[in-house]
Amino acid sequence: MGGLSIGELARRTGVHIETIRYFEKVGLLAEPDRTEGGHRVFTDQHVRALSFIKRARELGFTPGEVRAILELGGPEEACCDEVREIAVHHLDQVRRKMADLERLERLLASTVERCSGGHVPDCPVIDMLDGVAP
Amino acid sequence: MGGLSIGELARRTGVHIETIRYFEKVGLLAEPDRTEGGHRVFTDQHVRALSFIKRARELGFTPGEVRAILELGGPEEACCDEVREIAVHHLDQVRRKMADLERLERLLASTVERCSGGHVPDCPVIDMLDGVAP
DNA sequence: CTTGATCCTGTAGCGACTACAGGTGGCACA
DNA sequence: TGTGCCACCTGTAGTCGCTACAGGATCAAG
Repeated sequence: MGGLSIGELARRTGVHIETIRYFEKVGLLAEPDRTEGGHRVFTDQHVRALSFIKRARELGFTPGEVRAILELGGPEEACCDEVREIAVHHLDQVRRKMADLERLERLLASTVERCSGGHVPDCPVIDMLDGVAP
Repeated sequence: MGGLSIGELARRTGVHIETIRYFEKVGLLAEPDRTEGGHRVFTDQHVRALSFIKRARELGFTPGEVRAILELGGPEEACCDEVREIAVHHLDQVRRKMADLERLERLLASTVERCSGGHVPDCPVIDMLDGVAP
């Protein structure tokens, strides 16, 4: 029961077969059992772990962060605190990035506002790029 | 006047020499003039363009987006509108990502809250990873 | 005119996948 | 019991956006 081929696992999680093998190779996903002939046999827990990895990666956690969270998965004491620490740290970074982005957005928006549609010789954007941009 | 070596350009912009050559190779930065002996000679406009590229990359714009902005750099009409379009689109994506992240943060935080420090057998994080995490 | 820093090209490496080539495994169906 | 065929295996090479190095040429100061 619960014995999935790599193809089934890929279908259920939406992760490419090659990527699953890659995750296993770099130690993000536990090595599954094998059939006599060498085919991988995954369990439901692999499904959950892989879904977790996928979600975390999609949300911008680095493989290192994912690994760090995963390495706390045993019955260790401070696991939750450490997981939260990683998540909070990550969130901090994203918020900082977001703040930077909003700053740029304001810059671009105001730049664009001053360039009222047609070609103005002192449009700041054109001014910045003219003659050098390929 | 304004003739910079690649080293000076690197120092002024904080972009690695190799990266400057790379940007030139992939068409992000205009090809500079050369000395008799083949050394690149950059202008102040290169400094501005490269700074722009650097900032945009740091803020998460893809090379494709940067290229798209740069390609509007000539004295074209709708340039500003299009630049704004790209920026707004990018901002949208980041906001969506940020929303996803906040959702995960809430999930993790609440998960963590329920796991009150020590090892509890039904801590959701451990439960999710136990036995499969490497 | 020599010396040493800087520059040149070209190639290879990184991380995190992705894709392919060439070779087995597993299993339904005859 | 074959046999056909898809799914799976390993291993290598490609991608993207750089980064680093090797081996050589150029520049500018003394």
